[in-house]
Amino acid sequence: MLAAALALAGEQGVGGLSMDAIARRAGVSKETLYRWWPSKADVVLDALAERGRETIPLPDTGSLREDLRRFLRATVDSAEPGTVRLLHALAAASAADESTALQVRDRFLATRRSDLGQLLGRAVARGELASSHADLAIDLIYGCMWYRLIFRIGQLDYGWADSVADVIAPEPSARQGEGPTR
Amino acid sequence: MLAAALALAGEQGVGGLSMDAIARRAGVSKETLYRWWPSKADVVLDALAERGRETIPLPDTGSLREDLRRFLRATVDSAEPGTVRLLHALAAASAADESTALQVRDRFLATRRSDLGQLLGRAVARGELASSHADLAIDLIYGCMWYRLIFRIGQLDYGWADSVADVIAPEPSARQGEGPTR
Amino acid sequence: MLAAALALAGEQGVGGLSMDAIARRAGVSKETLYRWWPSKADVVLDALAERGRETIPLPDTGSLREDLRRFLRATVDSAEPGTVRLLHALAAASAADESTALQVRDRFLATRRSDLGQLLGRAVARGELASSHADLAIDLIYGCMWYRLIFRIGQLDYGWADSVADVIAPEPSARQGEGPTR
Amino acid sequence: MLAAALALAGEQGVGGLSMDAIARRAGVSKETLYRWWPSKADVVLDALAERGRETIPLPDTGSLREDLRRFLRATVDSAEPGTVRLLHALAAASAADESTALQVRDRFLATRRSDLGQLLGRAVARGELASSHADLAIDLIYGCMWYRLIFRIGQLDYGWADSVADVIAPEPSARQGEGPTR
DNA sequence: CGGTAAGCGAGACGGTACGTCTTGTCTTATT
DNA sequence: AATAAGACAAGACGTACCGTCTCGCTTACCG
Repeated sequence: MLAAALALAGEQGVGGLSMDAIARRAGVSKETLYRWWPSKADVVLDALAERGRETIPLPDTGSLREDLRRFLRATVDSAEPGTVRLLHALAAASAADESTALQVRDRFLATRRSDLGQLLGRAVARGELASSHADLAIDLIYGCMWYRLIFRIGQLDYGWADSVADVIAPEPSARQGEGPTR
Repeated sequence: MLAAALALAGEQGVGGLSMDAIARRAGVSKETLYRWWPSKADVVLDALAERGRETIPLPDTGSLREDLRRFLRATVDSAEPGTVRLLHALAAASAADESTALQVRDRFLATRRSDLGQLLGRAVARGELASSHADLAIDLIYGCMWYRLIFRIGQLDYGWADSVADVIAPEPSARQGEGPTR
Repeated sequence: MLAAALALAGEQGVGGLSMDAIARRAGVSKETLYRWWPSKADVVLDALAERGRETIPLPDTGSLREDLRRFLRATVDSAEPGTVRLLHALAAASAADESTALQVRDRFLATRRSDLGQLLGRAVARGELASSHADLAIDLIYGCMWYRLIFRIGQLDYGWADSVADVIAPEPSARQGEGPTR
Repeated sequence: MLAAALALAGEQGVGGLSMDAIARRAGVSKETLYRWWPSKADVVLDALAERGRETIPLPDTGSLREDLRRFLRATVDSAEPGTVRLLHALAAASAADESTALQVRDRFLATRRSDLGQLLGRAVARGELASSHADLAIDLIYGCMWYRLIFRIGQLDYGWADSVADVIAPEPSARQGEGPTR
């Protein structure tokens, strides 16, 4: 039933996604759909929550820089076209409606954020990162990712992953202003 | 005519925005609307482009940290409720449709990005910032902002502005891992 | 259980009468309702049969004219608003569906028809009425009544009752064309 | 457009008549249907009004009895199965809803009633009928007809037509109670 | 100066989706 | 075995919006 929603959302994007169509595809009556989910957003959200359970393994190499590189590269790897379309759906629904945004935040983003938070927390414990920066780093990193996704700023590839890791956790030898620019 | 679009978008959010309503409000026939803009997204986009011309003054204090603080605080100041709703509209439309996203990127985000790019460019010239980080910094900063806006992660206030400035341009005395934590 | 049907039919008219509502009101499951009556019409019909048992006393004054006046006046008296609504329901269901009509005819109208038939039969026996007219008179009288009810032609009052009696059983002195008009 | 309504009503009876179906059949959008008629009843009513314009010629033989026979026989002739189904629809809608009934009465029944009224009026002028009976006779005659139609009391055939004529306008020689029975 | 074209308001139209309602069947759990 | 509770497929309801279309009416330009 959620599968139908996912399939349709993946096929035609988010705009072309109607309750009628989901019901038709799922071989289910519209009434039943509405019995279980009050709105289209909730269906999509639940459908995504299902898929969203596949988590990204948390690396623990002892180095924040290395951990971040691996984590972000894995994140990049998980972004197949279908998934990206669903993320677009999520963003669109969240931007358009506050209560949807809150649900997305608490039911979908939260686990990702806490994953990254854990990774950064270890770095703070090791003294690699100012604790005052840890929380904001989560927003910066995921923010950057969503921003590029939503507005199609550019590809999310390994280069991007490494660059972000580099900004958040610069190479020990490197000092700001003395970078590879020289 | 675009004013009607803006007004309605500001009033009822993005979802409750129909071409019919815009036409009615503007005292204009739907036909005329369609003669000038091929789709709803384009109307909203043009309407926003109008408002979006109000730029934020670029500070130049000689210190990246200080420049960023002022720029971001000014950005925060400009975010009245009406404007925020319009940004939500923009994000929703961009997430939902690729070609809209491209237009938004090139006609709306671009000026903001180049503003910030200029500010960061000066810092690179002064040796305060690795040039390799400058471009990414734009994504990180604006990404963080949009991310928090779209998913209602938290307020965009002066505290946030200063924190971001602090991460991108740390206090000279501070060294990572030697933050105020210890 | 039938009481619930009657109550609801009386309250909101016939249109706003659903099996769901009857079941809910009766504190009974829909399944049970369907176990006992195959369709909504049957429920209403049975409910009416209950009420319909209250018969109108047959007068026997020895004069057709007087008998008719009394019988029709009593009929008029029995038509309270709730009852009228139920009669409307009956007519609507009968008009819409043949098998319902047959049931209504045989289970509801029949007793009324035979009552009136008895009254007219006595008049035939007394030589007051041509036997060939007796059967048709039933249709004329009841037809007139239903016609006025269904199409809201006018009130069913004592005036109407007396007029009908007058047409079916004219005053002995009166000759057609020499009526009270003169 | 009304044709579709008529066709469907004629095919499946009144119950199986939905706005959706009419729109589909007429190759028209539901919106358009609702733009022109506020409710299903109004569509059917208008559709019937179209057909209802075919009037029955008013005979004028100089004898009420003969006029009535001819008029009622012609009425009987006009009752093909399709028409009868539509009359059933009319009756059902009228019984179920007061405002519909009023419209039916004023827009559909009225012309028939005035036709018959004219016929009877001539008889009154000739002294064949008490003027006080004329109005009621309309109700009796049409009432009888509808009554038999709605509740499927019996066929409407020439026999019925002649009998009704006989009751309303008895043979001059005949005296009540001295009918052909004896 | 008068004829013709372009732009406009108004709004009807075919479609599609919405979210609600009712129908009649079915299943589950209780009694 | 009968029941209440209520899920379910089907599909109609009346409304909203989309994007296209056809009307007249008004300008304003050009012959």
